[in-house]
Amino acid sequence: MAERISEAELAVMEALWASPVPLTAQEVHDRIGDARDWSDRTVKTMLGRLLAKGVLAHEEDGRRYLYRPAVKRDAYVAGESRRLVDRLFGGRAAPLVAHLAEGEGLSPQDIAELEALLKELKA
Amino acid sequence: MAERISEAELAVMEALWASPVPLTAQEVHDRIGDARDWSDRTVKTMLGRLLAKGVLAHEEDGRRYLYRPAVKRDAYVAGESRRLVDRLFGGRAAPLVAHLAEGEGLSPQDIAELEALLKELKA
DNA sequence: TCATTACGATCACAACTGTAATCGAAGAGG
DNA sequence: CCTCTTCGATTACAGTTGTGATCGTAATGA
Repeated sequence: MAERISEAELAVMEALWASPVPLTAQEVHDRIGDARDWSDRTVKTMLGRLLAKGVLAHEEDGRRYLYRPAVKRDAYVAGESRRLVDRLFGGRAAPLVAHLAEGEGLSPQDIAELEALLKELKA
Repeated sequence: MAERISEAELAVMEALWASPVPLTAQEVHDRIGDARDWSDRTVKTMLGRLLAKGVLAHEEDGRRYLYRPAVKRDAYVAGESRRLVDRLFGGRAAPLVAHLAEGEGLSPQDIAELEALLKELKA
């Protein structure tokens, strides 16, 4: 498990995560349309690879497939976040936030949300 | 600029970032020794690629090279952090921290540090 | 029924990665 | 001087990624 999802593949996963129902390859292609200028073949390739990696599932719908995520977005995102924190910050989150802050990366809204979050964590 | 550094290459960069003086390929190999079981050839390859990417600089020391980072660790780390936050959290940091918190990823120390950090940011 | 279309499956191909081995020149040792 | 070692440079080679094209087959429309 825990096969890595590449950057391009992520676009496909996002389309599927965003849909409450399984999608055909066509539909995935349509929904990605804006973000990436991909041919439908490229999307098919991505779908095939993601299936092979086991992060997608498919059910047959006549002669087509309907694709659906086999891993939750939350799990993926949590894993990636942890990887980054482990690789670059010795596993500790505070320095990450500090870095984001330095680079103008934190909006006042972010700061407010973080405060609320911390309050909750301490409770 | 801003060439991407691969995971394996990062080990080499860390060795150089950790040294106050430029290092020979041999020395880099020695310092990595623990973490990765690499042949000296492999380390040379990494050094060559990092040079080509422009993230390392070298000066000649007789017949050898002394290698030294050409980008600051801080800059690299900030860039990678931003990439992650952009890709997975729509550019906002708060959800990242929330995810880390969910996965038991935040120690009490982390939380304390974050609080201190936020206090400073508001000042 | 026959050509066209719509699918999934398979193949293509260059760039990047991980992990080295080989080559040619410069020093070091005898 | 000649050989052995040491460097950097070049080459290797399989796996992944980004981007598609081709193939075979099943459905569809004329």
